[in-house]
Amino acid sequence: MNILIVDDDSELLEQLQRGLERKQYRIETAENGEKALDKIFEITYDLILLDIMLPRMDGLSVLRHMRQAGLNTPVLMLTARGDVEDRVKGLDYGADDYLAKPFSMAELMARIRALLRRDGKRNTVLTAGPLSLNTISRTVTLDNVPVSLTSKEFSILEFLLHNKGSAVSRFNMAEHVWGNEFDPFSMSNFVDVHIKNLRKKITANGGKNAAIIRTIRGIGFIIDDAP
Amino acid sequence: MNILIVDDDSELLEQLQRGLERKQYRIETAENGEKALDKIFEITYDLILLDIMLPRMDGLSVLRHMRQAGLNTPVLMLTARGDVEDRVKGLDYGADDYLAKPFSMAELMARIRALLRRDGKRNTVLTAGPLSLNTISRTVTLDNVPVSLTSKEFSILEFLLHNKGSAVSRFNMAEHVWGNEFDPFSMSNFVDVHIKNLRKKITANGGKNAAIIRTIRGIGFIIDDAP
DNA sequence: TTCGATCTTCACGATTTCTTCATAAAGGCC
DNA sequence: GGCCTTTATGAAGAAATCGTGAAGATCGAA
Repeated sequence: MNILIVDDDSELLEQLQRGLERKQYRIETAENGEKALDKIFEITYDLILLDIMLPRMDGLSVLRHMRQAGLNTPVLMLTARGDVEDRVKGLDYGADDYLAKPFSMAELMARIRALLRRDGKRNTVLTAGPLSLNTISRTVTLDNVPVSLTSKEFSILEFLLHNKGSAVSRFNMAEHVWGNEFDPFSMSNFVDVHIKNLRKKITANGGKNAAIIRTIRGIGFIIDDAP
Repeated sequence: MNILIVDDDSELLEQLQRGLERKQYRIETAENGEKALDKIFEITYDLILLDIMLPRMDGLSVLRHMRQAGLNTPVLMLTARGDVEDRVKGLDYGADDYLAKPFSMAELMARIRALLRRDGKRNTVLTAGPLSLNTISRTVTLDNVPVSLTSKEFSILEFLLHNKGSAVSRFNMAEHVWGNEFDPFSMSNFVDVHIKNLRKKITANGGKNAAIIRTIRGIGFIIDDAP
């Protein structure tokens, strides 16, 4: 799960990042509205924590821009305690929930879980043939037998399943899984290596399940839509 | 998605091209109005980014010409900041949106998405007779039987189908499929070779489907519009 | 800090794909 | 039918891509 946190209070930012990373979320941050928007259009996030008060374009504008562009990523607004007006505006603009500062980490976690769990659109269980992946518990099973994946392997498989039926380029994959740590000019084949290891694991029981992840030469990989 | 970018600032052109290609768009460029118009009438684009200030025929004229000819490809105008007048004229002439320079990549992405989303879901499945090509999953079927194509073969077929009903020159084809790597002075017949292989593959089942791709002597190739 | 797991980098072989080239076939024009 | 231009084709060498094992780097928990 990729989460973008947008806040100009760098201390709070760090604190949130640490706390959420501990829960296995992939975190990226932005400390002003412009940078936030840049990132939002660049990478697909599963959730955005958006402070209202921001330098260089406030949170509401960011929200308006992204909704106008048709992005329906869930947004959790962070507002100062009294700002009833902003809060209402935010919900009007398409925010999904809000949280008044100061808040407890526990409260935040609860809201995040709720938003991520929500709408059946974001399915928590993704499948392909005998393969099943649960995004909440971060577990994978093959023919109902648990398979143990590393963090990167899991993210890659999750991304492929999330885009089941469409060819995914190495570039997109890297962008999504590695986020801003991804060096677009890297000549390494780290994606291929992870794919190899992933295939090995989902073929462990001897079947020919490696074919679940199909290579598209010159492009990347795909998990076919089940017929 | 095919996008044509028309701008005389070669630096900006390159920058936009790189950024958009990274997002899986297929980009072609033109640095003046005449060349732009040539291309627009030759090839079907999904979107055109059109600078107003251009040498050898300004953007507004280009726009007027193409609209007069009945082409309703979405056009996103790029204007200098102050040019309210041109902007209004542009919208009058049938531009779909405008963006004032200088703009951020994020903003541009947002507008592009909005425009492409607009006229309904873009067609991801292109067909011609028994032939069907899915641009998302990058698969091709002939009489519902999967056909395995190489990367170049796929791109060529996609391009032909995208321009179904109009003849496509070797030059345009090469320019589009090979992009920057295309050497306009090459004397090789690599396009013909790929066409040959392509025909062979879509004739595999014994039918006379090779005729789907028809040669136009002196020009190039065409896939006819279904009657 | 140490140790084990995970991640990244690298080099190489197997395979596929692309390009080039020579020649054959086909089309158009007189 | 000849003659010239354009297109089709087969084959071969060049280039690119993918999968893989293994070594080193990095991370994280004890």
